[in-house]
Amino acid sequence: MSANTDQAAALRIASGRKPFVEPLRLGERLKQIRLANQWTLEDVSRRTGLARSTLSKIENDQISPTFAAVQKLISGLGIDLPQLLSPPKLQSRTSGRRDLTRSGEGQQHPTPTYEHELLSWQLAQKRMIPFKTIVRARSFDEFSEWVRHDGEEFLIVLDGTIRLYTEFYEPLELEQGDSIYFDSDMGHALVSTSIADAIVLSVCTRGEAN
Amino acid sequence: MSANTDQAAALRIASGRKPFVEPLRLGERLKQIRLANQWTLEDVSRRTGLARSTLSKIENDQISPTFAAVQKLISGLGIDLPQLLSPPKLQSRTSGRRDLTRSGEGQQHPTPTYEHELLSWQLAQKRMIPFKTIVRARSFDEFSEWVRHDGEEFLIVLDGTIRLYTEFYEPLELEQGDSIYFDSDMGHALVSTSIADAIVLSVCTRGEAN
DNA sequence: CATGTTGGTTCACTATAGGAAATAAAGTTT
DNA sequence: AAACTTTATTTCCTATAGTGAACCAACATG
Repeated sequence: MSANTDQAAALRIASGRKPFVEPLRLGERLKQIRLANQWTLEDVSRRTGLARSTLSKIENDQISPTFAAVQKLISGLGIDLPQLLSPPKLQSRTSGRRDLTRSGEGQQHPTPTYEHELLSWQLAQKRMIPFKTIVRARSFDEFSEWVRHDGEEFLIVLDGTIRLYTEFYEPLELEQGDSIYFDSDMGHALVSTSIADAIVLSVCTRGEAN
Repeated sequence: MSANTDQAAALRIASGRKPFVEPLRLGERLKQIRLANQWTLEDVSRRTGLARSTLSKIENDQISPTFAAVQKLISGLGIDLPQLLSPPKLQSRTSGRRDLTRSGEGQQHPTPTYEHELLSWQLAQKRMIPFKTIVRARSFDEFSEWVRHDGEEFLIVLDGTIRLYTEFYEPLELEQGDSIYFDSDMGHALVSTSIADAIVLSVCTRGEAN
């Protein structure tokens, strides 16, 4: 193996192209991802269909996974290749900030059917945007239009019950305590189905154009 | 992580939405690139160090190249993975996902003073990690250690009252509905000051976004 | 303690990827 | 048209990726 690759390298150099070696430690990266998600090898095995032993060896760089295996990995772990290949880079991060919002002291944004209350609105440069929404009772006339925005959204019902419409799926009835996470560029809309107003808490990611 | 719930989860995900697996024809794509550059198999062999025969078989999808081989290919051909994987096709942006968690159906992580319930835990590769925490009543003995993790955290009190300690600042008393946003690499800790258990909802960013 | 249980590694084996050389199928040259 | 030349495919063999089972911690539980 080493003799051959050496030769190959020599040839590549001779042909005028730099070897351009990837210093990538695939296994290590993979392990990072697995641990970040609190997954055990068994979990990953179930998700990908690869044997525990195989996964172990891949993580320890004892074998070079087949491309088919890599595909199973990226599909099973829900990542994409660029992500897999580029180790997490540090970013210049601001730190040590905090911003308190007392109940009801958020920034109010009333609209006909909703009342949005922006939380932690004094802090700029956040990665998440949290807000509370009051959905007017019995607002189940046709919603006018899908809401869409880049990124992801997490939503939990604090009070009342709502119906969440999302593009591509059937509507969902959500009651107090139910929560949902979705890609928010997928159209979505909210109506209240309870007698009283419904209250939901949402957190959106901010797009990465910074 | 219980095997059963995990499996059920996998099933639910699978049934809720098509697994976005790439049905990619790697060989074909590779051949396109080769021909576009007017390269012969021999040329590519010289550039990559892979045998002509191997290349032929890869192009005809008779074998699934090893990841090491793929790396030789991308380096030798001077392309990058995304390019290789996305022909004229749209970039594989994950989108259109959604993951419902009914009240109380999150992934439970009990600890002495807290009970964490991970929400939307079935969805991998999220930018945010939402979870509900029950802080045991009267847990105001000294907290053992600061909690720290990269990124930012949003927190809102759903029930009870808590005291939030943060490094560099004085502690804060938070009551139902109060919320706070802070850089979570700053040490922080939570104790309950109410008679009943306190419930808080937290959302953390995950590190390493672009 | 012994006795699971759980997460990870190692082992022995099978399946398959990768390489050298033979083969096929073109196009060139004479 | 036969004798080369050039390029892709196939063959046969070796190296190695992938698997299930055994093995080994570390932790719980009786």
